[in-house]
Amino acid sequence: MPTKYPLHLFKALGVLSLDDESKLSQLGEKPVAVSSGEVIYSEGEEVDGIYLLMDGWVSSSVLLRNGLRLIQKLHLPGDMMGVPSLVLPRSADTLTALTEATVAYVPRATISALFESRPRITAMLFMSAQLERLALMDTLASTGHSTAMKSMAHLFLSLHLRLTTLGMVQNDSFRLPVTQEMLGDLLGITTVHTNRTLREMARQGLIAFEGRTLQLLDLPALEALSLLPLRKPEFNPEWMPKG
Amino acid sequence: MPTKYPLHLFKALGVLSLDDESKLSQLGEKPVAVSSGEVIYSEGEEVDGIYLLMDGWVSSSVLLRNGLRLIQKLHLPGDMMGVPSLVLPRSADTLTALTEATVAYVPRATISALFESRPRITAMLFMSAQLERLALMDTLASTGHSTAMKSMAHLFLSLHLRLTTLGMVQNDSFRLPVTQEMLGDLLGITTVHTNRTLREMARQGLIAFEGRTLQLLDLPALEALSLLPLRKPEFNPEWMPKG
DNA sequence: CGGACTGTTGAAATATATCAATATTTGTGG
DNA sequence: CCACAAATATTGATATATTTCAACAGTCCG
Repeated sequence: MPTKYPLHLFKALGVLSLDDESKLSQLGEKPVAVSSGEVIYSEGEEVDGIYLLMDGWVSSSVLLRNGLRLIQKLHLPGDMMGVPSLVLPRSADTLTALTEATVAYVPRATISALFESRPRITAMLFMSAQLERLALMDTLASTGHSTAMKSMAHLFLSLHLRLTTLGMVQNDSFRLPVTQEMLGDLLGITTVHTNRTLREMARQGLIAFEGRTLQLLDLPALEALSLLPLRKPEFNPEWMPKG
Repeated sequence: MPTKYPLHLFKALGVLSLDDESKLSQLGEKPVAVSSGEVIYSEGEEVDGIYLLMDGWVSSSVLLRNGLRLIQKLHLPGDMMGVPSLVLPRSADTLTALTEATVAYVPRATISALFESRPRITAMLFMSAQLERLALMDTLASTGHSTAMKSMAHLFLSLHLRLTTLGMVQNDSFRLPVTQEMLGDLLGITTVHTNRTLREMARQGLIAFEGRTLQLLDLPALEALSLLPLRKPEFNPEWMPKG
């Protein structure tokens, strides 16, 4: 069981001192293994902290009144999970492990202490929240104002980018531990339509999938389909507090 | 021209000391009046700071490759605008004044200094970023996984709530300085369909509109339509750094 | 081995987009 | 203050994307 919290997302935001690194590495409590399908917490529960994802895939979903489910984000190693719920008395989303996963709990008090003692890390947390906002804005643009195939293209490309950073892509091919129903919940479309869209993309030679492995066959075509270019955070580290 | 930056959003997050209040009030540079229709900055520009909205309405929009426009948020007095673009070399969105408005610019350096000197305010900024994430998640759920009328209901209710806080609602009626085209860009639907949906809602006695004034005639029915209950941030101020 | 998910396909219904034309409102220059 | 141009709202007819319902095949797992 991998027990180290990957820091690449923070490193993208600025230069981490050794001290920062060790502080961030020690943030979580003892890492816990969760098995595939297991719920880490449910929407509406009182959760008094956040979770760091060390390894595996975890979905963040919300149940809607019409019985549908929105999958708001697929979490990958290095992600902080459940952060928005810090401003709520009860959690806004449900975290479900999609694979075997390893997570570490960080109680509120730890974050609070971090805020008091580490302005530099706090600033990084603030910036990473802005990155999440941008990702949500892009998802909103890509799903709400677009056709199923275009938003699927965008989803696949953004996963490709995130997984590449993690070294989880070989030959534009990666494991996508998600059912077609879940894919639909990510894009706001039906299972049936998800299926048809996937087959159509395969027919056009854009992708190939066998089991839960997806291969992107034509990156330029997928990028041309997608309504939005992928964002690369570019951030001037000078801008960070020195502390 | 109102020159004070409304602090209600921060007050909802915790107890502001007098010192905090004065610090936040002095954050922006000299307030500037912008006229209706004026662009504060455009997507792709280099913007080295954020804007505080003191008075008026401002939209934050993004242009898509298919020529469509996503209006990501309607900003109201008290909002900080352009914050996500802090992590990008060029702004992600376009800010356009929808009415006469008053804004104050806050250069990056000021925010940076704030981060170093004021852990408590920094923590509040972090929390308010989480609130924005929740709002985006709700919009995503409401637009992507729903029908036009349901997401319209949610939009109207959330505006009703925000405007009530600002004292801009009388008798469930408020000014909505937005064309039907813009409404469509907010929900991801066509102008034509926006129009038909509005008329249908009026026919059903849910709303009434004349000119750009909207009245919500049946709040319970609108709430029943909406896929999501409105969120009320409830946050324990004890949780904030004392500093 | 069997049952429960998951994926696939067809046909019909529905929501929304598109195209096109006309009414209405708004803002502006004279 | 009027008159006009431009922007906005409205409506109809048709096309398209997506949902819904239903049935069945494939796969996985205990």
